[in-house]
Amino acid sequence: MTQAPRKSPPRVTLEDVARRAQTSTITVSRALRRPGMVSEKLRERIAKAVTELGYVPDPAASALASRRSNVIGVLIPSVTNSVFAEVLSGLYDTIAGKPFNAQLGNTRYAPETEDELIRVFLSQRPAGLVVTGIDQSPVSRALLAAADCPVVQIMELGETPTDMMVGFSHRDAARTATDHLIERGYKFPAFIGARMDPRSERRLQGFRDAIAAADIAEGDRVVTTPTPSSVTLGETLLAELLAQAPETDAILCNNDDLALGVQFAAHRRGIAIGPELGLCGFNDIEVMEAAHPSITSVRTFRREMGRLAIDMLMARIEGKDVDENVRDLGYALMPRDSTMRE
Amino acid sequence: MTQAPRKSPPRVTLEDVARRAQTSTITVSRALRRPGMVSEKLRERIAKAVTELGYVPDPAASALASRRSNVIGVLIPSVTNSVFAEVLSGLYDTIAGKPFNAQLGNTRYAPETEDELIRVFLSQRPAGLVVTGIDQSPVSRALLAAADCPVVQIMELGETPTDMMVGFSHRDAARTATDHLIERGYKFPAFIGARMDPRSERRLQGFRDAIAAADIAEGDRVVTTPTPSSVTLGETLLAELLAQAPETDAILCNNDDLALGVQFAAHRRGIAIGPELGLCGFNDIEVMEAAHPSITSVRTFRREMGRLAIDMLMARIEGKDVDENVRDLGYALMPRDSTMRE
DNA sequence: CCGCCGAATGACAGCGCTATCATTAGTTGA
DNA sequence: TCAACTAATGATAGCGCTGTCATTCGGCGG
Repeated sequence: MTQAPRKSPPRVTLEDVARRAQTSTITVSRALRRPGMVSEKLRERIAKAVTELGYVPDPAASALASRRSNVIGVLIPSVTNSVFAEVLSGLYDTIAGKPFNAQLGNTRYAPETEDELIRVFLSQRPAGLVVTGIDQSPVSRALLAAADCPVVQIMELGETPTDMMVGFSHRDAARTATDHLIERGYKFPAFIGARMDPRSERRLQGFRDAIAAADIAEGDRVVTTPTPSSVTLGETLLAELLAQAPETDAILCNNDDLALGVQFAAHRRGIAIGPELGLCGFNDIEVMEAAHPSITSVRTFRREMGRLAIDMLMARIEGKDVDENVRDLGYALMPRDSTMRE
Repeated sequence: MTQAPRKSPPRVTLEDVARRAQTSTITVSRALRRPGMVSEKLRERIAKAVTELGYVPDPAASALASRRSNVIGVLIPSVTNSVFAEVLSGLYDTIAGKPFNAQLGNTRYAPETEDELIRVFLSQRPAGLVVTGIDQSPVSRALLAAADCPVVQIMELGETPTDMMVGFSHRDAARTATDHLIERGYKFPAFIGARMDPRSERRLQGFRDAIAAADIAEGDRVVTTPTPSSVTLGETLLAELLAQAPETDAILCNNDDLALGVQFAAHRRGIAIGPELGLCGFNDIEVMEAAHPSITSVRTFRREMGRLAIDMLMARIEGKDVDENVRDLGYALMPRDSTMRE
């Protein structure tokens, strides 16, 4: 199979438009970017020429001349994790139609990769940056602090925002979930967690806050692993947990995948989820409600987080003073069958 | 809260590097892009200067001068759909470390959005383009045909590739799955489908191929909806199906989410998945194997698809002649408990 | 020992836009 | 009526690279 050489279609430039509209390139440029600065008559003539010629601006030239690209860099630790996928979805929905382009960077939970990606993004003079979490490496932190664009940290909250933040307290959320288990009468709550990233660690912390406050001993009821989370892993971790702490009568899972896996495994073992074993997930993905029995979880507002991150960036790009630069989205406990004792 | 004005850090340019390495900018540029053209001594001096100064090339300037950006445009219909998320994951993993940037476009299943996004991408003079499916609008088709960059269509196969293709036959895959149901002894197989996009339609076609070949009447056993797929929707569609076709004894679901929903709903109704109701999903996401009972599905190679799409683009960008410009990744039936009659 | 050749290096223009300043036209108040 | 403004438009000079030539240099055959 021969590859047909592809010929570049002739590019329509600002100059072409200017010629057709009988004006200068700079005026066309202005008409496109700040229409208010150009008289209506001229603006219309230009609009007509743009349509007729099918002019589309060259972002590279624009970026070079203005020292500012239309790229919004987005750094997330995982593309496949549905939690981040939903943040992305909100983010892409919000950016759609705006003259900006989200560019995704996948850090794969590796700080060095994150450092590198931030450097790459910054080399593009981005319009804004979205980074996940608050535990950037010192290198990343320095790069972000020196960046001459707005930056939003998402997913978590912290005392020292680089610039802006939108998220919620994982610790408080896990604490609330654990309190719920205790209130429901479970005596020996356990915690299982996969992929113990900083957010997971904070959830574990919240779990510990709750049992300490209730004067419950932790025993051997915390099982964690750095392995990436999966449904199957829920089964494995349950086995491990029950082997080392048979007294366990309720489990807070680090995330919903694990919870689902625990539920399937419990079915297999003939353990009744709810009456015999309380079960609570984290994030409240759609399947939690649909499952049978339905599974209690802590709802987090992931799409909203993506949406707000872009809104905050836009506000700053447009020069508005953002009054709140840290937004707490909170969370919501969704009690369901899996934490009903009868 | 006042926004501290952020000062732009001084940019390190090729010229700075050239000065330090005591050579010219063009030589530095060459040393970076085609090291073979520069003598080793000079190359080392340049490498040293680059490191010491922390030089990072400006992609906008490079794109402008070379009329070719390092952007690889990727168009998918949904960010949240885990199937596409996995394709993306393979794609990002493969592109990582290469001097290219994937830029994602979310068409949301709307052809007009797709047209627009292709236009936007082309305005960046991309290094390559990845588009989902083979049912582009005439406008998109024309744009892609005239594009002066390699293009890969993913997810499906078709007779008339725009340029390159990597995918599998949804029709054959669904046919195989339905044959499996029939072989297992189910007499009244049904099909339920959500979000009936072109790929779903082809799966339905494959289902019909199989029952026609087995001389089974379709009856009222096909229920579809344009609504986006979800686990909950599986429950709804099952109810609808059983209401209009109570004889149903097996179901091929358009995708795994629906299958999971059907399974939960069956539990709720006291229907035994497997013996009473055969169930088969599509794609084989991780939870299928972990579910209890485990759910039969057709495995598709999504990460691989992303990987190959990039590999094919890279080969073409590097000027290699791609011998196969259409790659069939096939599929694999994964028989499990949900299609065991006893 | 000279001219020729390929490999290595360099000079220069320009990619398509926008920041900046200059200019012109139109307005206003004393 | 005219200086002093504001609004609208334009001329110019790059932004930081790379394509395209031109130049340099050492090696080598005749």
